[in-house]
Amino acid sequence: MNEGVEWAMHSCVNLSWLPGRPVTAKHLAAFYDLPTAYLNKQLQALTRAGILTSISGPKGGFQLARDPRNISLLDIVVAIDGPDEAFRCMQILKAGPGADPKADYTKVCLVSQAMRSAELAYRRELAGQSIADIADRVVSQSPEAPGNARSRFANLKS
Amino acid sequence: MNEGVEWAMHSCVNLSWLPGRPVTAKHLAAFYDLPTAYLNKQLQALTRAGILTSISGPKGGFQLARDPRNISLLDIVVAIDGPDEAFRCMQILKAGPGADPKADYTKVCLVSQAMRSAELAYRRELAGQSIADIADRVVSQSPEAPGNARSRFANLKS
DNA sequence: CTATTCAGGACATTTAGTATCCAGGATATG
DNA sequence: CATATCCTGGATACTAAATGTCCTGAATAG
Repeated sequence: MNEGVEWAMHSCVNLSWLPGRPVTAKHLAAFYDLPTAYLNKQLQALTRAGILTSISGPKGGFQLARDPRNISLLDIVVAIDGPDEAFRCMQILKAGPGADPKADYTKVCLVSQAMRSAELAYRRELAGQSIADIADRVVSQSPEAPGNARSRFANLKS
Repeated sequence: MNEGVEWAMHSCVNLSWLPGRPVTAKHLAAFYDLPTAYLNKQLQALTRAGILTSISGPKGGFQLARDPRNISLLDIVVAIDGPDEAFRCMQILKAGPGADPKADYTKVCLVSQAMRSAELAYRRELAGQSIADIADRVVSQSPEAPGNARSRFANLKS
């Protein structure tokens, strides 16, 4: 899995604590010492997916496009890592005996179905957790985290 | 995910229909028109994992090391793809403010925990399904499959 | 002894992930 | 209007992993 998923989730949690004001890619990168240009690519992907909104120009930056309770971890994984499942059925049954060349073995093949059922369990679990859920748990574990994040972003030199 | 996982699962299902007699890597590869040498590598991994047993020499080959009801899909995924989870926590919190350099953020970080919970759901699902389960479903979908496989293997030129 | 087959290391090729850079467009500010 | 800031996206380079091949060595049946 793409490392950008981790960056995106932490960045979204941070953005949930800075509502209303755009944060630049440079600042988000500085927070965790990440490569700015590459993080920027992930933020662009989140923007294309409708998770963030972006503003160009001075005083520009990124902010959450909607309530963090409405941004699931699955949304982020799909935006960064793409919609493909980890197990890709290559339909090897088509090369086997008695194969139907026009059948879609990603649907018929029982190995494919079994792997898909596991993938669905995975996605169901991710879909059930939101950025707000994570943020809430962080707060109950260390209540000072949002304040710390706000002041750290405020103190970053432009 | 490694494509060898798919090959391994189909090969194990086939092997469950040819108990007692070893099947060569060449035959298993010919069944689905797979590259012999590369499939052989996957079969070696399954052997190291204790899923298959191998026999050298003429009349040698591979067979299941235990009852297919006792070989889970997770066993195969771990043997071929390794034990690592898809989401690797890079502990980026260590570069953040107020980080504890000696903390293990793969345990503490709530993003990491959330991703791990999804990964566990995935693995639970895979652990709950066996090669025998797949084979049984294949039989109830096409009862002639085991016989077809047996005769196809028998007819492959050595 | 010889042919067959697995074991595994060495290597080559291809693809995906990671990362940097730059030109172009948007926009706040003076 | 001029300029500095900042997002957008394409081009490119580098690295790591997946994929695939080849060869030597060891086991073993006939």
